[in-house]
Amino acid sequence: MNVEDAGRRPTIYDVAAAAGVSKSLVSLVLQGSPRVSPARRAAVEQAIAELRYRPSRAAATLAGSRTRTIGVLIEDYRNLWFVELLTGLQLELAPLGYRVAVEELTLNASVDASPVDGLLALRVEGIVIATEPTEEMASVANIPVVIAGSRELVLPGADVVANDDHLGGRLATEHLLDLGHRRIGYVRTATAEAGGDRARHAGYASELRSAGIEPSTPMWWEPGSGTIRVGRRPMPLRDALSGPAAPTAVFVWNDHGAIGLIEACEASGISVPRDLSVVGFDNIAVAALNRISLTTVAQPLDFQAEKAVAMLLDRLNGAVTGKPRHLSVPVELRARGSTGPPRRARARA
Amino acid sequence: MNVEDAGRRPTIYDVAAAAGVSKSLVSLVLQGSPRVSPARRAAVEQAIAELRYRPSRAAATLAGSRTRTIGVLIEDYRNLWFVELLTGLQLELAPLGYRVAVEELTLNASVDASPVDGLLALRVEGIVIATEPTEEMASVANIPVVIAGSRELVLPGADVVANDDHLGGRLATEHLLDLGHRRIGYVRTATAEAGGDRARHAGYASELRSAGIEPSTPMWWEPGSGTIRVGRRPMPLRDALSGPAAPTAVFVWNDHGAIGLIEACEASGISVPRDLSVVGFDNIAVAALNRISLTTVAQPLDFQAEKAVAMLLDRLNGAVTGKPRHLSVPVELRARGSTGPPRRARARA
DNA sequence: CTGAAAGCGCTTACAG
DNA sequence: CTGAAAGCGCTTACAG
Repeated sequence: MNVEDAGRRPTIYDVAAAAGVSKSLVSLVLQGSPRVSPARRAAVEQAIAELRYRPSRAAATLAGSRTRTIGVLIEDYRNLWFVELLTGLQLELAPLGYRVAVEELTLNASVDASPVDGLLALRVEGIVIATEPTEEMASVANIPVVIAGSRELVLPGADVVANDDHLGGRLATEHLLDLGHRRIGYVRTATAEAGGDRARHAGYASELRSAGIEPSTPMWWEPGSGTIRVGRRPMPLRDALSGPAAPTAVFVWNDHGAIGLIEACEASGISVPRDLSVVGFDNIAVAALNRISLTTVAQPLDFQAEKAVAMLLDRLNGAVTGKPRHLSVPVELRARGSTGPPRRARARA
Repeated sequence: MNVEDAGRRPTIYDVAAAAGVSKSLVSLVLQGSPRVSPARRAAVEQAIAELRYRPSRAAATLAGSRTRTIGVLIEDYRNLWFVELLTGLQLELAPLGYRVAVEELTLNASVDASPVDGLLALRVEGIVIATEPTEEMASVANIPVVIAGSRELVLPGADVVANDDHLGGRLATEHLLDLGHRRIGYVRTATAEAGGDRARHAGYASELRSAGIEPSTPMWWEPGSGTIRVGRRPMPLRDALSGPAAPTAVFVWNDHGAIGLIEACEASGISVPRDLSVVGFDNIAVAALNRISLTTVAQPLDFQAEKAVAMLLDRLNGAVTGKPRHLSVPVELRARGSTGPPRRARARA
């Protein structure tokens, strides 16, 4: 029927032959160059359509210098935080003609040697690391890299854009203090990322101390579990989170954990917010559902995405060189239904 | 410090020179060929490590025949249905050494000419279409294509794997009938996909008819809205979903819509399931939260992913040729808290 | 087990 | 505005 059916994909050569021009001209048309006469352009476009020609990105990448692709490293598509950041990055990048190549760590691990290898093999022009960076990733250093969302391990030469986790921890704690809570716990979960978790905890602790309260030992909870570790000791949720000496409120390092904990508490007969107030961090979409109504700290992910792209572009254009920049973006408290004043009865006063 | 710092990426040539072997040998080592002596292999591997050499996928793709990449077309990363299917596909494909290239329609539209163009330019070996297929996509015909999740528009030559939507509609309706409901509505939303929605509705209608009940006009709801269209007429939720003649239960075409509708109903003073039972479809992760507890129809997405990959591989290996195959995978009802018996009071009996 | 050579499908100066 | 030529970094037969 046509060239394709002959078993071979049409190439720029076939197009040139069909249009009666040279290879180079076809290439110019493909790139939308203005220095092509309308008549020839039309001929080439018609040939492209007839042959159902699709340029090979591999050849273009190999021959040309630019791939117009930015690599993004994420941990897991199932985590809404990454997805929302990714969405923001795409919205910023698409109008600039850049495509995004996503490398997911959790599920792609077996295919590539190292997390960044797959991206480097694609010859991406820059990389956004949206996971907790590891030493391994340091080998990326010869293309621009921006780390989004984490501030802990700083790779040499990488710009950083992260939300102000410390401020977030303070805001969450301040909110609980304002409601009248005095015994306020901090909960981390299995998926806690070193950097974010640490800074949020530091903000929490500093806010408590300015109120003259000594923070208690952080708790560690495995989502789904009916027990929680206080320091080293595993305790049933009921014992750890209700009773006269227990906290009347907890700040959980992220929303996933907070929502899970609320579910587990209610399964253990601890009502939220009546018996226990819970604050999360991230403001993922479900947190806003009435049925969930989680008080949380919102990160402006679109703003973070915007900044990450700007930093990358500055390096790509050469507009900025030299020392890595570190940008902190503000966060905001979203007070919802999972927090309320402590129960008087609980104080046994 | 090393070759990289000279500004040029190291190539297979640099590696060959450093290891004192030919280009071809390096290539063989990269591909893990067994016909390389251990000594030379070690020399090459050391050179690779020292030079921090990363092969160019573009060159490999261009020179070789196989890209070992499967393209996946999804609508939106923010929709959990796609993400769960994608996860399943990756889990199947990674052990086989295939990588997945994802093309997202919603956000990538501006970069590529047509949805499949980006994928074809990558020279993917096969494509999984996880969105509602369009005529446009028919041009993919010369590589294996499997359509996942939809059965409506069948592209020439494409295999299809879809859940049994008709059965799902029947199960949802049967559940409501068993609870004692007789006035059962069907709700579609703005994002309803022609295929799935139609089959679910057909299942719903046939189940009602076997119970001797004539289905009423489907309703159309814009998520977030306080009104709902019954046929052509917009009505406040209160009027449409409570009152003596209103349905006592609704089957919403998918979970996103169902959860949104529950929220909107409760905002309008209609309590679920006391005043209205709601069934969804998909069994997305949030549906299982106690606070949500949505009765829904579960699709075995991992099973669907497995089948999609198997079908693709059969075509790639040439194990299967000829007519497209259509596979239906079963679905299951998950009864939860959003459904209950109708209120006697509502019947005004 | 190893090397020299051709070629994959483009882009990019370089001439005209 | 257009064409001929070189080359991007690999893989793959083909010899040895």
